[in-house]
Amino acid sequence: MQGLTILLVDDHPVVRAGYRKLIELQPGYRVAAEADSTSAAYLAYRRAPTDIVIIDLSMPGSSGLEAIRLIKAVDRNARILVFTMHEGLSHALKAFEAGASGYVTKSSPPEALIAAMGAIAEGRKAVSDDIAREIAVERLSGRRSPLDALGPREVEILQLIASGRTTDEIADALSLSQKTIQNYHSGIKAKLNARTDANLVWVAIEAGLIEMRSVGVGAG
Amino acid sequence: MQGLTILLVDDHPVVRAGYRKLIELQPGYRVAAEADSTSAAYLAYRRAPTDIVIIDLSMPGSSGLEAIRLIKAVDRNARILVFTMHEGLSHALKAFEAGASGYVTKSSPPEALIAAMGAIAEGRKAVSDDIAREIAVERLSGRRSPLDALGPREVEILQLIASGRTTDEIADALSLSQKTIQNYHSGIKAKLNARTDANLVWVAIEAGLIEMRSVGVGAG
DNA sequence: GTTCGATTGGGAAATCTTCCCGATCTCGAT
DNA sequence: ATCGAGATCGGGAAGATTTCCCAATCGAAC
Repeated sequence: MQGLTILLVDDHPVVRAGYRKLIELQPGYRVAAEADSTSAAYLAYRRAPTDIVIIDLSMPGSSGLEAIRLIKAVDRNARILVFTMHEGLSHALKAFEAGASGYVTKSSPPEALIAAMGAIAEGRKAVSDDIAREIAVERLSGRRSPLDALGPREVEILQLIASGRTTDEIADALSLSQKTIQNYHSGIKAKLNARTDANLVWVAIEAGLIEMRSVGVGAG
Repeated sequence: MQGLTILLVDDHPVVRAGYRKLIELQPGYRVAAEADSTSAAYLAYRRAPTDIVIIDLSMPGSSGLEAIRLIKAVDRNARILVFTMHEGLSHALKAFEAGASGYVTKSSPPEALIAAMGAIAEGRKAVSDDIAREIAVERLSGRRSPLDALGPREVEILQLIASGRTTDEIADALSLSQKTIQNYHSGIKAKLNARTDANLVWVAIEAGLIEMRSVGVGAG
């Protein structure tokens, strides 16, 4: 018997090497393939589907979520376990929306990863304790993302503001008057309790509204 | 013979476990201790200095740089190898300023880590190829951090602006008039070619001026 | 069918930004 | 010592933005 096969997706070779060693110490699991990008993961899974896909969210370009969607599109029954550094609940929720079966943060003890692999191999969902705790807190306290105070249009505009777009650019992009954007801008700041535009950027980052890479300002 | 001893510092247990396996496959290296925080690293090194310290920059709270400084304060000859996800040159430079002997990004092949360990054990400096390339490009093209266009006061104020402080708070903190802060604010935007305050935040982040954690805005 | 909230924008006063200017202060060079 | 460059600090005024209030529209829920 060869146990459960695993496709390991992470853009850091050393990290992959480490996990491979760790996983293969575990009887019943075998790393069948590795991939270092969204597209490589997709192709690898197409070529030879594995029982489990372990994937990091933060990869250059399309954020791992894309890889999840692609793989689930190929195989509705793919078992995908997100194993990432991102501790924010928002990332976890997005991963599940994209089709993941499990979400384990790298802060978790190694056993958590092993346990999660076992769980999702049996068709169950798995989250690491820290994420579970966040979900519990959210449910019990009714606390939500600060963005819940915002309507969809406001979220959209906040995203553009936080990514550095000017009022004119936003008005142009959305085919609205500058006045409307200004009014939204003020309203968003008020609702989010932000006294500064820089604050908006941080809110957007924490809410997972903004990807960290590829923003740039072209200073020179 | 027991080879070179290593202290492994990373806040992710699974990551540590992976590296440990990886390193111990290498003849001549032995992971003598692990630590998951700045203070734990410091205490572990005090208790039993190792030949090499491998440390991740991104740890909760004090950013790993602090751990480097603490350890170097205890032992001027400590060999510290930074092994991190941060690919920005600015992080690498800061690490060397803090006293690191090597800087390897996690995007590097496993051999790079092994090679770097060997190099710094012999008292040499080591950087991974990607960082070396960045340094070379910077030297050859004369390109520097966008912040080089700014004076120290401007950098200080940029930092406060980007972290979300209002004009009044900054004026207060620095004992300057609001007018002066406003003038700096404008000047900084002009020099950095930023058309928006949100842009300033991104510049500050990319320049390594801002730590990603613990900023918050207190929305609710 | 009416009420509620989301969306879109005008108006006007308050505030901020920008650009220009001058006063100091430090520092290295002459 | 003096000079000049450049950083630091702030005033002034015109122009742009922000803020707050208000109104019209539209779709969904009751």
